[in-house]
Amino acid sequence: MPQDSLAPTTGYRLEEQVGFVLRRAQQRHLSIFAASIPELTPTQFAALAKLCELEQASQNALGRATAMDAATIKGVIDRLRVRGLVEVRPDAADQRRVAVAPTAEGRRLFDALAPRARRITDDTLAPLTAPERHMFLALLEKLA
Amino acid sequence: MPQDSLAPTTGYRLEEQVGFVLRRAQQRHLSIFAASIPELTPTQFAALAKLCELEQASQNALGRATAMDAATIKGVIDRLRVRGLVEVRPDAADQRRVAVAPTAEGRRLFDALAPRARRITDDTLAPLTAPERHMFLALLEKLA
DNA sequence: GCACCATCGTTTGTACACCAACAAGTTCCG
DNA sequence: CGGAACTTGTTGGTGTACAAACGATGGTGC
Repeated sequence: MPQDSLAPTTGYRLEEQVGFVLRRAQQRHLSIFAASIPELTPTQFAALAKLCELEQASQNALGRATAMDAATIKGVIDRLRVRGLVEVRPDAADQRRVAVAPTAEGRRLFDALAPRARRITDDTLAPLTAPERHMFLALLEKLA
Repeated sequence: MPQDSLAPTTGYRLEEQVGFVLRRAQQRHLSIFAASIPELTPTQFAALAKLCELEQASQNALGRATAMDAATIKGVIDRLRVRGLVEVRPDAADQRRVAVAPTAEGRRLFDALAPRARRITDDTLAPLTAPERHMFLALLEKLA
């Protein structure tokens, strides 16, 4: 190995791959979230937030609105339900569906947490200047 | 509700939060990865790639190099070991450590997959122009 | 009507991801 | 030397995330 740079034949650099950096950025964000809002996971908060906005939704519809798999949203709703934050009842019009809605306590918690949640976006973007943040969000949106 | 825009008192918009967009971007990336490299998960590939670069590492050291928890890297190594892609032996100098190294087959697979892996970064960034990609990667790096 | 197909929710299985607690080994320091 | 502090790997538990298969229901077209 005469050279400084190893990387045998391929020259593949893990650190330069989007996926790897994306994953580390998310790790940092999740850690910020957990520190700011220990009451709920980011996923649970997203589901509760969307539900408070929609007032009411079927389980799968809520999953689509929050970019969650049917199997994933089920677990999330279950945990929110056990904690008394959302309520579930059969849909009269369509017997396949269950209608999910936030409870009064769920709304209260969301209202209390929303300011903190908005702050988390700022904290996550803290390493960037204001114009950089807008640029970053615009580009990220294109990738999502 | 006289207005079009609901969002009761808070005006919280899930779609504008970094965490949510970040998560969707990652989802898209993971789906591209799985389509391009069905043989391994992104995490497994990252571990194998780093191991091929380092030639050899302790389990925890490899975890740090790939931004994985000790508990996480254990499972990843286990699965790679079962598939004959990496090898594990006790470290003579430090009896706590296990030395992990890629097998010949692990190296072969990595060499075969590396070009595809590099392409995944391009595919993920496809919605962006060349200058946008550099800008995005630079900003993302700051957040990671 | 009725077969066909889509949708809804559920279950099972695999794979991260992280926390907390633990035992065994190593290092540091007085 | 000898004990405190740290590191290494392991385990158990919780929580996403997705694929695949399933039963039940709903809609569609003939």
